[in-house]
Amino acid sequence: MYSQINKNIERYVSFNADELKIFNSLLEYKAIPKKTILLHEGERCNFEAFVIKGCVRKYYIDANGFEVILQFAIENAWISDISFSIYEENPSRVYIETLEDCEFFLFNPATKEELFSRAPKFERAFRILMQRSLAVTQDRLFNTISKTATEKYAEFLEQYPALPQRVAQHYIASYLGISAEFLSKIRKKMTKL
Amino acid sequence: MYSQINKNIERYVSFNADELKIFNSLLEYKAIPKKTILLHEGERCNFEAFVIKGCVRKYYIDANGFEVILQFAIENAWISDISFSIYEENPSRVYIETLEDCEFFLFNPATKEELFSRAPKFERAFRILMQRSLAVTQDRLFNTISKTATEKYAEFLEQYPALPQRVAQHYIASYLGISAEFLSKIRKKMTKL
DNA sequence: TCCATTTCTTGTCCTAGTTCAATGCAATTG
DNA sequence: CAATTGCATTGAACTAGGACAAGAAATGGA
Repeated sequence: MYSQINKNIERYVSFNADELKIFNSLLEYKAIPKKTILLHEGERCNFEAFVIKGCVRKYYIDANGFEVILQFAIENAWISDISFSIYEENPSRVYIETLEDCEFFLFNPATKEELFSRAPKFERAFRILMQRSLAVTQDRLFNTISKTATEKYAEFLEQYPALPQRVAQHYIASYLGISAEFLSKIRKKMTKL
Repeated sequence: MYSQINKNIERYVSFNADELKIFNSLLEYKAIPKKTILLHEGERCNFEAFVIKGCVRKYYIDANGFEVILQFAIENAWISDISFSIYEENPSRVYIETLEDCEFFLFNPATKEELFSRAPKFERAFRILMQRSLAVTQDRLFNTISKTATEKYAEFLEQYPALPQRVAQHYIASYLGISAEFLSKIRKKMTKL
């Protein structure tokens, strides 16, 4: 049950059995059906979720009412919205929604606090996790700016080879920052080769 | 001398006099002339720099040899490249370069380690710093995807009102992900109104 | 199983932004 | 103070990708 998340947290920092025991005891398990919105616009995100099973998306709604997907999270990924706590003045426009039936392990601010005070080494692990998200987001920003739609899609396929079978195509288009119609045309062109 | 950086680090976590003393004693001060490259492609970034004075840019070079600016850092901002340590396999393509004569306070991995072990509360402060960068990068990604060039430039002016007087216009275009010529045309249109 | 709804495809027309080239203007440098 | 180099501007021609519309295919719920 815990081996999946333990393996994940130990990827960059290793812990002893006692520390892992504390870690696991503080996790909240939750199964959530698909199409459930975990975080609404304007709410404070009071969780950090580790995906045991399933698929989740995080998205904004832009000024014209269009959804823009910022992140997909599948098995062994973390998802949360940290931006709200930063710009406390203007509420977050981020939504987090399950796309499939999901199982999670959850931290809330209180359990995270408790974890850090009882096993301080986790502070580092979570900092590295944060660092990873930053690196991924930065990479995504670079790709968005400097690659063509076709290149973006090809790269997406490498990075998430299983996703096209799991989520609707227009979600992928939204993630790539292109129109659903254009993605369809790109795919057609690619099968021709 | 230290009040500037102390004010910055205390923005989200407060420290007592002893802690700040440790913090300040571990800082390395460095003045660096303009047009100096602090980090080259393929190198490991072994510093986290706080800008006391001056202006710095961080950029990639894309597949066609074009520079894409990821971040400007001016007074009271931090700059570093954390992505290298993440994707250790494929070396970072990031450069960091001073655009003006600069003064910095620097941490390297060793001094940062020492800071965390002597005053663990700083681990939290640096995590929050990281969180802020992530929020900013995420916001930037969202803008890049869902706003027009004119909107992006207008927003940039709000966020960095002093920069157009300090850095070349084509750098701003590169940051916004548009061509220098098009930025020029946007500016012309804006002055007409 | 059938109906309804969502998703995907395809074509046509359109536009925001690019590329290229020419020109004038500052700013460095010797 | 020339002379070179880099920077901003402008215009003209071009293109990647968007918007719209309408049909086809897939999915899902009762």
